[in-house]
Amino acid sequence: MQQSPVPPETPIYRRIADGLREAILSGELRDGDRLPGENALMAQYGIARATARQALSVLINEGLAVPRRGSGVYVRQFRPIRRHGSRRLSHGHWGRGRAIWDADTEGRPYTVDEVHVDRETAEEEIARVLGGPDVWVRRRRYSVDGRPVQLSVSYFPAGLVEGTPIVAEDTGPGGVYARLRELGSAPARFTEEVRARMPHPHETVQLDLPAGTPVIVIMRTAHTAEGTPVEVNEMVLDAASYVLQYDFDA
Amino acid sequence: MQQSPVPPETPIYRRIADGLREAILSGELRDGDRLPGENALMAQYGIARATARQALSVLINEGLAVPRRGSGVYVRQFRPIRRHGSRRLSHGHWGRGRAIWDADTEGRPYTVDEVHVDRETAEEEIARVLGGPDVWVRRRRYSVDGRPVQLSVSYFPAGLVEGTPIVAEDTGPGGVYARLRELGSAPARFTEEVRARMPHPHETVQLDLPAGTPVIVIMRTAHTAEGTPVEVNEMVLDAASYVLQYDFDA
DNA sequence: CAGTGGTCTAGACCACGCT
DNA sequence: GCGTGGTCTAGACCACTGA
Repeated sequence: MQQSPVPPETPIYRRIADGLREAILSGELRDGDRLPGENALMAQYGIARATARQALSVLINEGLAVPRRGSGVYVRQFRPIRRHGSRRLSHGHWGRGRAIWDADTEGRPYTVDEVHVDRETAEEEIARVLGGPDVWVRRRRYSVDGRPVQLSVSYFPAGLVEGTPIVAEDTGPGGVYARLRELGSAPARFTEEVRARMPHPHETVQLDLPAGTPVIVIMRTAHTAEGTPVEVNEMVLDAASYVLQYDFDA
Repeated sequence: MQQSPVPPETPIYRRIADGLREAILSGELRDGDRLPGENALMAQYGIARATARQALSVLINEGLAVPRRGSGVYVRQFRPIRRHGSRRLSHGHWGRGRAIWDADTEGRPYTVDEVHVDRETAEEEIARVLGGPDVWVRRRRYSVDGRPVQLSVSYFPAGLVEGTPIVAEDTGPGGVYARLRELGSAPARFTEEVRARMPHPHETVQLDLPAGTPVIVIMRTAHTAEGTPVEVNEMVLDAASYVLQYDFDA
């Protein structure tokens, strides 16, 4: 009653997963279509329930499918937001009284929820960059079309921003960069460090991420023209919701 | 013989995974340390084998642990390569007769294997950007410390590069960009589009990726000063091996 | 309320590693 | 050779969805 005497070169669950993946990538199954469920696979291939689940879990962990309780497993879609890096910042958008974030959704409205502003002691890396552990922290979450897509944590040197609108929930027109300019600390140069990894549990919850979805982590440091760092901004993006764009000269 | 009468708010396998994750993230378990195996978990928590496996699979799919057959499950490490985007290209490295890739490993030697140069018909998106489907394609794989870290596919308009060293395996000093300059098509502006996703099976094989490792995909388009696209380069990076850096002015 | 996915048990045989 | 993870079976109870 065990598997076939000669072990097939690839396990059954993988071959099933391969077939389903092929159907998805070839377009035979489209966005939102329903995949054959556990019972269907059991019947079709004569396998046990755990094996059918294993096949489906492959696609789920690859981010190609999403399970819905009591309903089925469905093909997942990819319709990203375009986030402009260098171009966006280099065309003076924030200088014209607009928040940077304006351009990022390219027409799609975004909302900010869960704004928190606190005075904290920064961890080592942040403290090293900002010249001390004494910081104000702005945490917020962005949503597009009602779905959370980004977590953002900004750190400012406490001595610089104390008593300014930067430590208020509403920073006023133009956002924190306009306020920094008024303080004589206008950001002039940016460094963005980008990596990708699987999300931590709290990120999975806050961004409502299905299995198989990586996050993109951007650490952005803003410097004045004199080279003084005035902000470190850690952004965690739902990788399935974003394309980053950087334009630059040779 | 089923689970406890009142369902615990979080499943057992999750609570076990949470505990192990905590131990990893807090540093209690360090890079390369061995996690408790399936048998250990079964004994410690009084659970069935499949449940212990499920707990471990959570960490493996999060990229925090790697299973080794016949040995155990181990804590995974993260020691990335720094890849410079805008800074690297804007400081004239390739203009001084060096390939762009020089700076990317910051001292660590890299190797190129599996170079393939072919004439092909490009897919729609590439053809649209390059002004036609007739292209030469350079495919290669890069390794650092003997481990593959990046796949790269470059597309060039056939009419531009036909008969030049660009269609040879060895492109000569300075690489393809020096050759393009000699053709009067020096790249002057770049656009990089960056996204992250879980790897496709062939990427998993070619980059030797453990489960739970996303890939970073960079689509880079090189334009001449006149704005003519002369190259589209699709790079697929092992996300656990890279940090991308972009520097730019406001 | 029938069907779906989520969790769990208690077994089995296998390939592989390390000693 | 023994322990490890990899694959698989045949059941079970549960929460949830949707007609």
